[in-house]
Amino acid sequence: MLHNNWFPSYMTAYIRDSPLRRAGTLNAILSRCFSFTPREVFDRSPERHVVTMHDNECEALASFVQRNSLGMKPSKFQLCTALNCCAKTQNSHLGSQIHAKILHIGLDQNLYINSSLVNAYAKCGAIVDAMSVFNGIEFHDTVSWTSMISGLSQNGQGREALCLFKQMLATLVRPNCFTYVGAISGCTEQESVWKCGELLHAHVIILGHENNNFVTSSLIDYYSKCGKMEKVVVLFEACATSDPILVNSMISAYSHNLQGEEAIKLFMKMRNADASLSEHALTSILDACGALTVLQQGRQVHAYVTKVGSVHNVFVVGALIDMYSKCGNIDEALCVFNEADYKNNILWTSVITACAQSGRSLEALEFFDHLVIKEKRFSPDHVCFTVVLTACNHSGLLDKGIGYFEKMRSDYNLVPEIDQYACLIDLYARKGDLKRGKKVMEEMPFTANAVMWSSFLSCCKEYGNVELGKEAAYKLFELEPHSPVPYLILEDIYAGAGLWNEVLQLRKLMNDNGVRKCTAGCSWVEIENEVHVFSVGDSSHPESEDIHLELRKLSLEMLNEVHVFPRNAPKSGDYELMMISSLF
DNA sequence: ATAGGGTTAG
Repeated sequence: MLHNNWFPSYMTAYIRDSPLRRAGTLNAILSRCFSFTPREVFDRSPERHVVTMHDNECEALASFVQRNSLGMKPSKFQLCTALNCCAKTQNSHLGSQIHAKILHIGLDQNLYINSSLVNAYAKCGAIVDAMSVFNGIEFHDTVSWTSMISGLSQNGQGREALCLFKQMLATLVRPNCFTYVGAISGCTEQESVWKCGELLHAHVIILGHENNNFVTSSLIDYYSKCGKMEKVVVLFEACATSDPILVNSMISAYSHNLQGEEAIKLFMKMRNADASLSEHALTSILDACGALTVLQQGRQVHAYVTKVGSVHNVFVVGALIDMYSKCGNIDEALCVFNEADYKNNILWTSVITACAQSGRSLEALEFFDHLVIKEKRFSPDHVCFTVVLTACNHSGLLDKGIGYFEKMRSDYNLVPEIDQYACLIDLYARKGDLKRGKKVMEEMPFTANAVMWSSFLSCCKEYGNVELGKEAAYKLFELEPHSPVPYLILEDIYAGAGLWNEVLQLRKLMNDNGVRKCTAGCSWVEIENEVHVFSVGDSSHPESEDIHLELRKLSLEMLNEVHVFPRNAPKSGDYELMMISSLF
């Protein structure tokens, strides 16, 4: 039987697709040589390996394991190669087994092996382990520094990566272009280190690495993430060669900066030139098509996807479903889904979402009932339940929704998270069972946030419940002291109940608290007919108004450039950063 | 024989 359910999924895929159909042998090899249980292997193997199969790496690892099982002592070269494969397949468990082996045979002082170990741990996200290996190295070289710096960057610790880079500069070991790639990608992680990127760019120019495509690609990514598309374009145009990866980075950059049209243009150009496009780029371009709701272009990309065989990539399939769904073409979305040769939880949830969002909530629920409950085709997770509960809410199936919530725990062993609780509270409240809703809000293991209280308050208004409405509104006065909304809704509730005295008192309170009926809206700075800052004012942000004022003042003084925020509207916490970043 | 570019779908 090939599908031993404990197998790491990439191994299963490897075996399924490999001429070496030797699951039984591999099974035996794995359990004989390593101390982990089969279940652990399975649990630690990210599902994506089914998708991005690393055939060569898997084969190399399998033969490494086999040699090991025959009692052959691995050479340091073999160990390096094996660790490299672990890094590529993110097999941290095998990686630490190999680490144990290294310690056992006393190769733990070898710089090559240690650099590989740092890399393998970092690629698997085990940054603490990577760091401890790194710290154990007595004499570092450029490679060991680079491994650690890149590892930190890739694990969302850009600030730490830059600190380490700084430490490296204080030694006699010099960074090379590899090191700069790692350091530059560290600058995109945290806003507080954004300006370091430009400094590193200057280094790169001085040291003459600017013609290195890897460095350029990391710079494109960096500038794209801080919204400096003009610099991105300059960098891209300065490239003599059209490296497909640079083109892919560029398509992603356009797409993430809401310049979908440019992204599509570049895609067309590449397609006509028969240049290869990565699957990352294809998902980006589909994202752009969805955002622009351009179905025709989306279909053209779909045709290309079919032509190059990327329909087998689950990310591309997901992006296709999402694109068709955003373009309002639910039937094509379903068609893509039905034809997908591999379906995971995310795809199932995608189609259910697509149905629910196109106003076909009932169909979405039928789909769910049929596939999940009846046929047990997939096991739903938290996100899936959020979609289902939201669909119930939209279609007024309140009791059914409450039933699904119960099922989560009883049938699927899922502990509800705050999102699902929010849905449940909404279901009760919309049903008119405000008491029950409030009880859930108080008893759940999370603290209710402003969104939950706001929605609850609206239901209180709906049912004219003065007592609970007042409670919810006062809660919101604390949570969102600058927002006029809860005052206005409560005023409505009072007025509806004919409590005119309370209305007057409330108006006074609003005035005393300095809350005005203004909408936060957008802040922007206009320089030379160009709008340079978009900031969605969040009225719940305590300093929202002050910051608006500051921004306006700044716009009057001078600003060479201010960031245009990519993709998502900035969150409240971004204000400070905008203030800072606009000063540079 | 060791290190490098994006991290994409609900």
